[in-house]
Amino acid sequence: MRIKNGTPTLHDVAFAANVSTATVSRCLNFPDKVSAATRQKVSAAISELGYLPNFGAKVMATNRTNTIGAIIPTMENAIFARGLQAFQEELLLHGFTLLVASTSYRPEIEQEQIRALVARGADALLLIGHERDPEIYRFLENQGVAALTAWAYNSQAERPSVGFDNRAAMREMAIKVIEMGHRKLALISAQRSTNDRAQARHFGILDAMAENGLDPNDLYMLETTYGIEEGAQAFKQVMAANTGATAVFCGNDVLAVGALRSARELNLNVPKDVSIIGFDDIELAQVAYPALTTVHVPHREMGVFAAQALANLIKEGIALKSIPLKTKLVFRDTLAAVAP
Amino acid sequence: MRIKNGTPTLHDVAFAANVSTATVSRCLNFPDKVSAATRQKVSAAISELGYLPNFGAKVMATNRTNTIGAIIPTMENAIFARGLQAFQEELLLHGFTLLVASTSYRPEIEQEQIRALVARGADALLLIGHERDPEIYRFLENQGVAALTAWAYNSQAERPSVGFDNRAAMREMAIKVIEMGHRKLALISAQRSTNDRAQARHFGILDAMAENGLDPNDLYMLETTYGIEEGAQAFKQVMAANTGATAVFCGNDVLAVGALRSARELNLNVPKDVSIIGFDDIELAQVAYPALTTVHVPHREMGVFAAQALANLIKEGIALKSIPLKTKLVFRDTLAAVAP
DNA sequence: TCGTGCAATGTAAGCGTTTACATTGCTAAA
DNA sequence: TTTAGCAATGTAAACGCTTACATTGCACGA
Repeated sequence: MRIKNGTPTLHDVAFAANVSTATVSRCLNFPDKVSAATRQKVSAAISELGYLPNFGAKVMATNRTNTIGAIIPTMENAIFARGLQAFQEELLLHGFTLLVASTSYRPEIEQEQIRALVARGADALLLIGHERDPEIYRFLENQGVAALTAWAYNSQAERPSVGFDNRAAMREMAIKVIEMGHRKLALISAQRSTNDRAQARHFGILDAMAENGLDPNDLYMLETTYGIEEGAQAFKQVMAANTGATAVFCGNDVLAVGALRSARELNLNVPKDVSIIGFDDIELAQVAYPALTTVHVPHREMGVFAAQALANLIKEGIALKSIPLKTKLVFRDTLAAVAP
Repeated sequence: MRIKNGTPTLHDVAFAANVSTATVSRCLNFPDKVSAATRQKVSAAISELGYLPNFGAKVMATNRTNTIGAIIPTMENAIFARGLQAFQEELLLHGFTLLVASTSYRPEIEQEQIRALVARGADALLLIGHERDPEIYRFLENQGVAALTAWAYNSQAERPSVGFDNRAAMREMAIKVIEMGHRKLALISAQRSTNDRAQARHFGILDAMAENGLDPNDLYMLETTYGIEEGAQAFKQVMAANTGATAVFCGNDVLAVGALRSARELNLNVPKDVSIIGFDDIELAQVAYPALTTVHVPHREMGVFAAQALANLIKEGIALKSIPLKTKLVFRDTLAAVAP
């Protein structure tokens, strides 16, 4: 009967069901605006023809893609993978699809990626950390694309974010460490210049030292890039520097696990000779031997809340607001009181 | 001068640059089809107006989204996160954006997700494993959406895939294990009914046993879901079953790491009392103590090749073809010869 | 000087939805 | 019986791009 080739369109369905295109469209988008009988006819036609709405046309007509973009440093880092997974799952519940881009921790790339995702029609964006060129926020505003920041919370920040206070969390941990008698501290940090979370964690330690009568200048600090190997190298440097550090903070668990390996290679007993502290509490932390003392971050929760906030914004117009999340110190086996 | 509100369109740019819309479009898409002077005028107009092409209109006109979808079990599993990251990076190089969906290992959900990504305009799809309802392949064909399969390679499979032979890899490892004197083997497997990789790995062990004069029926096998805790539980069951197993294979490193923990809790020395073998070679494997003997899988390579194949298909029309990748046995500290 | 051919540009149709507005026909109150 | 009101449906414009085809104008050979 039908002569047409190609994929069926709304018109084809309308023709087959003997109704107008408007009715078919309504059937699909507002089923209760249509009589049961019509709905019936239309569904029959749809499944018979194997009709699937054309995405581009829909986007053009509604100016919506039902797609939300996320730009993270890398999925290879478990903390982002975990959060992103939760984010995606929650998004799905609200009828959105996830568009992913990554920056490999390079801020120039982030800018590009933001533009790319906006150009790809993302209805909103999830970004990591606060720090970025104000121009990019202006761009997003112009394009009418909302952005929510995650993995960092800062009460001073003017932009909405869902995350935790890196500085306060690290400060809390450092206070415990100092209470246990540690006086000489070291920090193996991620690159702070491009990473406001790393910066905040550093400040957290400094805060704790100042509050407890230690000179913040005495913190032996060392920056390195992300990776087990990098953490291992850095730890050797710390030990070689002979600062007498009895506790080595690490900017994240991956670095800490590297440090742990080096300690073993140097025949240092952890935590007897030296304590090692991580951050994030990813799987690695519990698997490491000895199991890592670290700061637990609710990555999944963060993803879920972020998705909810964004979905509510787009569907209901509910404005984004910041959601502070709690971290928790996890004491396992790599931190001990310093010998008297 | 301009009265118009809203975001600028091609027309606005054309008007500002005093050329036709066609010329502007050409400037954007085929710059060398346009004179330098015109290109100049147009770019000026574009940046002055802050013009960004409308995604929906573009999609509608070209019938392309330049978006590729991937459907994986979960990003929380490092093997997928790693591959996906590489996939995304390579995709970016070719001008594509990545759309991500996940199934949590539930095949019913996969079907939904495939439809969702197609409806969302994915130009092509990356899927995990071969096993799925043939109807879904028909659907993809009808919609003109190509699908490439990854994380599994099977010379018998009729569909293109980039991956490795799970069965052969596990067989190779099992042969080594048997050569080292192990006669009583056990396997802690992932759910095989919904996971053809798990199935293949199981068969690989059976192959090796049969070839080496062991009765495949003697393999003590136990299925569990993905997770460290699950691996730990399963290992305790294996030991409780009193089968005298001296080597415990695990379907993946995560299970193996759980097993390792249980072994420690049971005061079993690994590898003296019992050997534990993983699969995948994710970070966990080297961090575990003792470091895990496992099968290395080139996850990143897989992602890169998959992206290239898909990009070539879409941009150049080069047909997909299967790409077999090599695995490698990695001997670390959890496998030892059985005491004579 | 005239044509020819080609590079550069313009014109306008078409892509497949959604949705404001118009129309129809029925119910139910007066 | 009349008619106001409403539910169901139809009509057609609009969304902003790409691209086939038409047009222009210039360089160059004869």
